[in-house]
Amino acid sequence: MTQTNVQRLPRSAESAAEKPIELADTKSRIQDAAEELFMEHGFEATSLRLITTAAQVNLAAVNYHFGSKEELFQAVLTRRLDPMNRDRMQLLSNYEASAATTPLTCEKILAAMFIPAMKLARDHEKGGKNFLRLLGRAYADPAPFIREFLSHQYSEMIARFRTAFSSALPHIPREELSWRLHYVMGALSYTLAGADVLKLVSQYHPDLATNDELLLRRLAPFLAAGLRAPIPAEDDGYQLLYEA
Amino acid sequence: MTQTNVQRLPRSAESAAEKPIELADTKSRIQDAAEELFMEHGFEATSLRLITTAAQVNLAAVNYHFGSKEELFQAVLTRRLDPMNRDRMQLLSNYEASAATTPLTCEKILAAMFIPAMKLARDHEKGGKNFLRLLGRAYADPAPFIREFLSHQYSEMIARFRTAFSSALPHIPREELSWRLHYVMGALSYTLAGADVLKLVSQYHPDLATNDELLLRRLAPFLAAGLRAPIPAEDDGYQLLYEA
DNA sequence: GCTCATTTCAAACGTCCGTTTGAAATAATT
DNA sequence: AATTATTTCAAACGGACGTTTGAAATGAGC
Repeated sequence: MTQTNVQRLPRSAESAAEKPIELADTKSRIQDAAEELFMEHGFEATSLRLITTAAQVNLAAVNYHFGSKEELFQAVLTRRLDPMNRDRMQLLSNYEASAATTPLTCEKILAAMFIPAMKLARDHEKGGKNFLRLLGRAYADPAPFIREFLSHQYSEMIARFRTAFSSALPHIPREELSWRLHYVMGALSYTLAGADVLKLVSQYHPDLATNDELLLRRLAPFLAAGLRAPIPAEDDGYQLLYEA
Repeated sequence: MTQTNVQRLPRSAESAAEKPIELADTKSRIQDAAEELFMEHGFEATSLRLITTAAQVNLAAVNYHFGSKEELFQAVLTRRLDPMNRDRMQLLSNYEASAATTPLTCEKILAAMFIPAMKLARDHEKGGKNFLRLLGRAYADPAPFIREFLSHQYSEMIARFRTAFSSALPHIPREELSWRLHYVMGALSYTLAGADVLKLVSQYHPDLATNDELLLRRLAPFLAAGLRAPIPAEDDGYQLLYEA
């Protein structure tokens, strides 16, 4: 009831190393625990009691600091998604500046999408990889508040990259490009969302934590080749396939 | 308590057109309603009360006919997934038989994965498209019972197609092929899962119900080009991308 | 040290959940 | 028609859920 929107000051101006094993403040502890648990069980299946117990805070703390469970979920996503998408656009701008007037290659545009995501996965000891799984799951979540949140969160970045691809692939019609971008997002989020899905496709077990460069070196050629693929002619025989 | 495993006979040997607007039997009505509601809200967020109300059956009927909510979910998936994956393998065999000794093209193998899924989407007036969305969501669900179920349901089909691709692409190393199959599954399920996700990438609104052939004609060249893409050399400059 | 705003806490609120129960209704068998 | 097996039904079970509450604890400003 007395809660306000402005950010409150932390209770103590972090006196350096006063207690080495000092816990983070309540709000951060909640976010950290929530991120891990949401990713493990999904939004619906993760209870506030589970989160607050893991974070070692009182049950009411979530509603006090975030307002509701939904707002906590959005805060968890925003904390990492916002910087990632800003990084993606910044990196794309850097590439474009370096290339001067010549259009970028698809591989380079794909790298601008990929690298900030991998940086995010590497950044935080625990939260990193978990977060991308959480994100991959959120993509498929039918809850309206999640869909609206993501669509708003991504629209600017997607629009930016669409025009970049459009310049790189002038011979691909606009509608066709929309479809291909769709496939790119699908493959990308499957890869980033990681290990679980992969089991469906392969007993071979990849180590997502290994070399990011290696991962990009696999994914980018695949997607770039797809993006550049020639448009099939009318009589390429696809209609025959339905008869066998 | 008295429920047994064997299938019971229907109460009446369907006297043809006795009542034109006759309702289906309880078990089918539950499955139909469950399919639609699971797809709309997900597994966790769909309550048995919602399902049984929509199906116009008693709340206890789910536990009587299926045992539990989880078993109902598996039954809903199995009812359509099982025939689809059998169709996929059958179609692949037909293609292989037609081609005699020459290896199939990637496009044709992809068509064997794609066409039965589209047939499923077209089959049932209501359930079809909804089911593929439900399936796309299930792929990303972290619940162990769902993961185990899907992995078991798909393993045979995946193995069959892996060897087919392996023959079609003898120059692609085995490990690389595993990755690329992974991307294929990602793009495929994103496309089939359909409209919702697409909004993220495009304002353009596709109609999944239109021409399947058109859809295949878009997707197959993209994926086939990716599958065939040359493996990049060590010094292709990917490492430079991290520095800008 | 006192005041006042902020944060924490234990407890409870009302609601909805999946499942169980035992009796009533219906169908099948004899 | 009598008996048995199957299916439906209303009602209740115990438990978990997100959220609210009001008091206690803790901080900052004077």
